[in-house]
Amino acid sequence: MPLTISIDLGSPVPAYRQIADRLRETLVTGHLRPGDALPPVRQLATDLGVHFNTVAEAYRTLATEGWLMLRRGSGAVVVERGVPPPAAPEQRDRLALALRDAVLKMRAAGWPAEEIAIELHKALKGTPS
Amino acid sequence: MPLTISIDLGSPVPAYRQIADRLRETLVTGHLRPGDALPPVRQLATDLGVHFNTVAEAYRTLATEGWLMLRRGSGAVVVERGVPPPAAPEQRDRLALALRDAVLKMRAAGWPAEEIAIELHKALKGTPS
Amino acid sequence: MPLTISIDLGSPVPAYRQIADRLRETLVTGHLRPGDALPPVRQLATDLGVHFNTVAEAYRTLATEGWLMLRRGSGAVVVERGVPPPAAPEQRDRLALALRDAVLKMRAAGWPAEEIAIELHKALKGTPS
Amino acid sequence: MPLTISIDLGSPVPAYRQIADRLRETLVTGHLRPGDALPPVRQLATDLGVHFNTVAEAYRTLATEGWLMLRRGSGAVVVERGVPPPAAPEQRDRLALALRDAVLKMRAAGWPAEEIAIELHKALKGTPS
DNA sequence: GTGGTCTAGACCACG
DNA sequence: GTGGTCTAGACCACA
Repeated sequence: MPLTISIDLGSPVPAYRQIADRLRETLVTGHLRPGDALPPVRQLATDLGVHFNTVAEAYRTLATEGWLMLRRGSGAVVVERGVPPPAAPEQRDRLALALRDAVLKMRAAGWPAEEIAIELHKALKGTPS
Repeated sequence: MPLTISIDLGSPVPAYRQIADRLRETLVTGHLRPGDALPPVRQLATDLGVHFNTVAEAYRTLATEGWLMLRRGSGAVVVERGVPPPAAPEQRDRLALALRDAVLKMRAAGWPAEEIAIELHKALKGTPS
Repeated sequence: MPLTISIDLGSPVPAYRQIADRLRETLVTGHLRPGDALPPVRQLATDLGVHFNTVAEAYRTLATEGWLMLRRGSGAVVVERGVPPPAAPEQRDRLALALRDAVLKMRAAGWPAEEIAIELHKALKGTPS
Repeated sequence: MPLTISIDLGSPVPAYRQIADRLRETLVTGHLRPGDALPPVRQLATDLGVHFNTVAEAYRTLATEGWLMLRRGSGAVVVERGVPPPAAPEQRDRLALALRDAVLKMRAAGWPAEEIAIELHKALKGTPS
């Protein structure tokens, strides 16, 4: 499967971050494994209908997070990851808050609590470890 | 309790949206009920250390979402809510995606699946209906 | 019929103008005729759930337009009207523009052109001369 | 034609809403079509002699109505519209009421019923579908 | 005293 | 160069 992701222009979430998010998914779930090469920036850019700088920014984000290694000329490669660095407590809180906000917005939009739990388990399913 | 919320000015999430998020919490959880008056924009603004326009923007957001009624001269009042307006499917997807993103970022940061489930239930707890 | 009108707090249109608009209706359509007395400011105010100053402001608006005569102690009375003063062309344009805007917003909201015409005729019906 | 609209700064109707109204016109009548780009907020602002925030507010209004897509770095683009979102009955009433008000104010200002009908048909003409 | 509008302008984030 | 956010503060309209 040649890495099919899709993003939502028109969302308030910037394109480069959506791309990084979608790619991080494939990394977390193990669909992209250490040693695998990511598609060239320009190819993924045309696939998604964005400027290649936007994709490059996403790759840079993931590289900073320690997922990728970028080398001029040889593209982006998934890195062998050890234990994820223990997140700063401030960072932890932010992530938990994002979850909380997502849940409350769904509640506010009328989702039943059960469906939200189902969505959560869909998201958790397939994530190793 | 005079409505104590707090925001993080250093966060990438804009202040006005944080304010709206925190207020939406108190609305979803029923701590603010139909008929209740919100603090004047200028007061909440000084409490939070932001400009009153920033709070006004948050109030306006919640008003267009149907939570509040804003009236010149009177103030901001929580509205009696009927059925939540049927969200466009696009909007629904965005909400579910936000949940998925939050979960996967937590996984990527090394949270055990179980702890994430606990966080979820904390978020769901106390939301009526 | 003891003059039953209703307004929509929560609308962006200020209450006093809604009251004036509703009253002007009854004047244009002839349900209130020269010599008729309007309800006391305080009574109409409590009926509508607004401050009596708000109703007073509406009465004043209609008095300025030449519909009413206000006398302290004797309340508001509908005036014998001659020919309406020829509106300034600027005023004429504003009124026509309001009609145009109303129509376009209905179109934008998906109303069929025919239904809009029906609404128009409902509005015109019963207006004498 | 580079989108020529004009507003009346002396009107009680706020400038940002006038701008939104005028733009909605060009959208409803099909003079601006899906995919078309709107002028940058700052450019339209200087054209109209207002601050760019005022134009931005108008754009945001149309964006939440589903007409536009705003993207940082790109610009404002007219969106492909599906079915107009089913307006809340409350909203429907408000629109019909605005029409009714406009008509009765014209009657009150002395317009003959026939001329009003003519104005209506001018407003309806050119609106497709 | 309440919210609403607007300006002026700085600074940021995105593409 | 695009839109987004925020501040500072004036002035208005409303109740």
